[in-house]
Amino acid sequence: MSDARPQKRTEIRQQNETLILQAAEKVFAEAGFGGATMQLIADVAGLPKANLHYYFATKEDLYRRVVQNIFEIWLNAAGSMDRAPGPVEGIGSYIDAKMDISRSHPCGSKVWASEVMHGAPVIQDYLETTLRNWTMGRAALIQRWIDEGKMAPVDPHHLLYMLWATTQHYADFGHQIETLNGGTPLTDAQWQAAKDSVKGMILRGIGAVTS
Amino acid sequence: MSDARPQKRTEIRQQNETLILQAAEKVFAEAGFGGATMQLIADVAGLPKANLHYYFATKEDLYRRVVQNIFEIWLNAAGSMDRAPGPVEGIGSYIDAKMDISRSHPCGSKVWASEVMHGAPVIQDYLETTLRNWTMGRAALIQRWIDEGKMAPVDPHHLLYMLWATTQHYADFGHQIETLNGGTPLTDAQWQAAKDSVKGMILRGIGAVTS
DNA sequence: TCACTTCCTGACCGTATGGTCAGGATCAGA
DNA sequence: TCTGATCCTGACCATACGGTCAGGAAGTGA
Repeated sequence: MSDARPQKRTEIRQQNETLILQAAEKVFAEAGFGGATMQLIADVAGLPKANLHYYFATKEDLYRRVVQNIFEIWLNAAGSMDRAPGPVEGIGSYIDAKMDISRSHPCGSKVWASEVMHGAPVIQDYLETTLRNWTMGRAALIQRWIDEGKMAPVDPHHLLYMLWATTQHYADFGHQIETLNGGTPLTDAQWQAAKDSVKGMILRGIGAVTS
Repeated sequence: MSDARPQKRTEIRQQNETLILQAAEKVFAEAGFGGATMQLIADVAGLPKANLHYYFATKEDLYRRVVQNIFEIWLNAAGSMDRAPGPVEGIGSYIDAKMDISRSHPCGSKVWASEVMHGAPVIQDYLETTLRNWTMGRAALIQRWIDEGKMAPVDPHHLLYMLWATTQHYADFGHQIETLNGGTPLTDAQWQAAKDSVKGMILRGIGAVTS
């Protein structure tokens, strides 16, 4: 099972950094920042602990990178919202994208949630700059849809909070959902049903669809 | 400021336990289980560390009590749902109650979220018994309302997840919301607006109200 | 007053953690 | 082949943590 062929320098760095980041994401998600240990992350990554410190000076550096990763993934996923003619397509596709991420990156979502819950000690600047600008932009977009009569006059901010809350819930509280599902993870069909449920309730809730 | 009058034995125990539990709830919420230290909890409570261990044998015992507390608060808050004639009153009052708790007990909510995110290591039995039974009961209640034509045929479980997600979001992600609110906590009026927004979108989303 | 129980705490202990470092291995380019 | 940069790691260190304990303080009931 050893694919230990010689590698270029740049590849080695790239490969080990991702390997460590993936292990770190998992361990931080399962144990929190305080509960995670560099030793455990090293074990999961299959590397000596000292090697982690070669690539990431401190535990906090490593953690910061993990948090930034999920944040960027979320930002990229929101692109579909802008290129939509109205709330049905825009918010519908945003929900789809966020639900897909909740399934593919549950650990990243948990790390972000944990970070924010603890007062965002390491990404407060992101909240105040990038997230704030992003939020204001989307709130304006939603308001435009409202003004154009394409949806009910709901508060754009509280709508965004609801979108974040519901979609991320399936990642952050995935264990609880799994337990209530009889101890087994949601199947493909169940995930699709979840997406449809969320989309249906929200799109009806904002008056974008009637039925 | 010393109210150090002599106290009865039972009072002493009662008072110190609540004092420690309140401090623990705050510290666990801010730092997570792994990041919290008995020393810090002791400092917040204004007691020597050794005194904590007199009332709570281990850090985990203390933590377990904190998690159980918020769980009971939530369970009690759901009573209004049963005594309601339909979804407008039942789910409406449940949202009100959960939003009120998010404001009055944000730390407890965060501790619960953290616990579940980490795989519920200490309250897994609660999820499998109490929460599971509770959920099945409410799902049946919602299904009855659907069958009676009082609301749209949504999946009761996903509706419950949405209720939990949206209401608890205002506690768990309170820091993010506060940052997006210009760095200041929501005012009374803003909290009322949040409750109305959430109630409006969800009740419309499940077809319990039309407008 | 006295015996008894509960309450309290400074000092201490074993352990595990984040981080360091010297020195070796490996690769790149000349 | 030689030189220098990058990569790797076992062994080590200072610190901080959860938890213990002996012994004193303070209520309690007779």
